[in-house]
Amino acid sequence: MKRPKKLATAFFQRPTLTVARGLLGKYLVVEHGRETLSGKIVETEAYRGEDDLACHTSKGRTKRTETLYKKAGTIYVYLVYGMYYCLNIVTEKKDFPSAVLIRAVEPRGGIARMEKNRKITALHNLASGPGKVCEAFGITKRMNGVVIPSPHIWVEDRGEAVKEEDIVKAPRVGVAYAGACARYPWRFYIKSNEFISKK
DNA sequence: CAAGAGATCATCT
DNA sequence: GATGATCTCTTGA
Repeated sequence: MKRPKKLATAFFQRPTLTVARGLLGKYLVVEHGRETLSGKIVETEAYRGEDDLACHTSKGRTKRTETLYKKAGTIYVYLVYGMYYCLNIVTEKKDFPSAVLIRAVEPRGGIARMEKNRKITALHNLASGPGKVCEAFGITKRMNGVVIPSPHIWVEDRGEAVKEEDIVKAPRVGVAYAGACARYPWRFYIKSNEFISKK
């Protein structure tokens, strides 16, 4: 394996769709107590600007969405459906509110800890969904607003490039309310990977 | 295996 | 007062 390289502002301060595709094959790493949890990002979604009706900022700047207006590389965590957290990384220029949602991760390091956090042992079910990723990695609202790379959470490149033809594009999940935006193919995942959230 | 419903609460109207 | 960028369990074919 190549020496891992931590991704910083320059990587995230680009078009959101580019970042969403680029994150596939990169590794999410979280220092959880004394343990290091890691896994390969295999599924993402792009949420871009106030004109994207599926993006939280489509209703403008509010207390919750304030984080999305911060600089690229800022972590945006919010509570969905009253029970689960979702992990996003802010993209583009400051004040252009956009982010990439990390929807699924293939567990690699600290699997025993993830099993405890999730209270299950099925590997393919540990982090195959945005709520599951946060539960497995112990990510909560406390992380909201943190800028990566930080000592507790970062994303690194281990030299595993994903070929363009291995990237599947699809409509985003759970945004039927977003009118025409609901059909944008802004969900990306690695073809025939077993750890994505749904086929 | 697919479909449906319930859990649960911060945020916004 | 309504509504989710979800997950799990139950039901029934």
